[in-house]
Amino acid sequence: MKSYHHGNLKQELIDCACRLCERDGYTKLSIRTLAKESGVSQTAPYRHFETKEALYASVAQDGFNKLSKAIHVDVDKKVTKKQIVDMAIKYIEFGLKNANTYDLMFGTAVGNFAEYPELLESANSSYENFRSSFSQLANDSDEVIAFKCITLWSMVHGLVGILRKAQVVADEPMVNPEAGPMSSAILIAGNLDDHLDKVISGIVEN
Amino acid sequence: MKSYHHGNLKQELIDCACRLCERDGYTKLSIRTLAKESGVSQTAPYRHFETKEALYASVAQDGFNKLSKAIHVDVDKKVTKKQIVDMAIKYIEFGLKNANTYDLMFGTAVGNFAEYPELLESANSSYENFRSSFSQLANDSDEVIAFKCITLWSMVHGLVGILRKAQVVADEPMVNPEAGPMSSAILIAGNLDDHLDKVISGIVEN
DNA sequence: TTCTAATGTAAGCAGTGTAAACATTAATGT
DNA sequence: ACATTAATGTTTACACTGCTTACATTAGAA
Repeated sequence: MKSYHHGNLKQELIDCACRLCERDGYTKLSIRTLAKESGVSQTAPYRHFETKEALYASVAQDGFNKLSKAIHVDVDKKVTKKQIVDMAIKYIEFGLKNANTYDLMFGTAVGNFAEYPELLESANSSYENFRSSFSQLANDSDEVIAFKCITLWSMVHGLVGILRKAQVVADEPMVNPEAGPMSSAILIAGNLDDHLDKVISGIVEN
Repeated sequence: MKSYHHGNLKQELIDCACRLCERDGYTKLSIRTLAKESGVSQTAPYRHFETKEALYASVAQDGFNKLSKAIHVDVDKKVTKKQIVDMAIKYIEFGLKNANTYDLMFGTAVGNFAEYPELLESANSSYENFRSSFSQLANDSDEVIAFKCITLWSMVHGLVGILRKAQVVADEPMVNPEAGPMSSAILIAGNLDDHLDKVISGIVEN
């Protein structure tokens, strides 16, 4: 005999939403199926999420938390360029492996992070990984650090987007540099380490 | 007395869809309102677009065509670094000014470009702007050109994404580098020219 | 123990994508 | 010129969606 109250519905909804969003893309997620999956009435989720966007915000927040874990490097000791390259690789891998969640984190499904303070904090905390790493790498001013951060971040963020398009379009991993952007992107995916090492060197040796 | 046949429905639907997508975001676009706007029954659009995704594909294609025009530089003469910086700026401006269309072009709403050959061609043709410019800049191999293209492309693409997030979150253009990624991004938006000049120099002088 | 706030349910509205059957007209072949 | 066919538009309907409102149950504070 199950009780009237679920007891842990909110967290179960979030977990379930994370799973379904990542598997099928957030577009396919409906509150009704989510409720059914948790064995609860169709409108029950609205007691915990005012709108669907609020649910998306929770999934995105979870994504940022996972991202932080994925790219974290120990900043007690001095940071090396290699560590930053590693961080970039981890970031890109995260974006490619959790593509659907990544959409939620950086797309427009959640319009204004400021409406979801916990999400905003998780997002900023992800950024902090870049900032603290760069601040341990050299004796730069805050401005220069911010500059380097944004440069690297937009670089890896852009690569995630481009590489994903490539994966969708290309049918085999063969490369012909004349065949357009998609195969060129794959060319880079094969040598991601070299690519990043080059570009990051350019950023670091400002 | 209006005739049973519209005469130019397909193009009118595309034009109208482009307008509405850019104004309200593609999420808000419904085939029914689109049909109503064109004074036609709600299922008429299906004679011209098998699915909603096919309609999105047309809007995205139009976006790539506009992007190509926006970033085009004359490649008859030799290309200078300044011209490439200009191209990057034009690209970013396009992405920011046509943000909703940009989502359609680079998001997941249109899953597989290969299913829409015209879209694929327009997308590749946009890329060709980068390729031909870099090929006139120096005497590089195809591989190096591709490398530089993707580096620049992912850079500007990433910047569009990051700057947009910043614009959404920040309430004023003030900047405090300690205040997280969003204000840092705005810091760069103010000095976009310098920023790009620096980074592109790093790419060009490979 | 009573009262209230939190959490669940039931029913229903307005809107969606799209399929199926039918109507009208433009294009085409003889 | 006329019959046939393909293209294009309409009607109706289904299954689904986010979300609102009114009501039911129960956990925890007074």
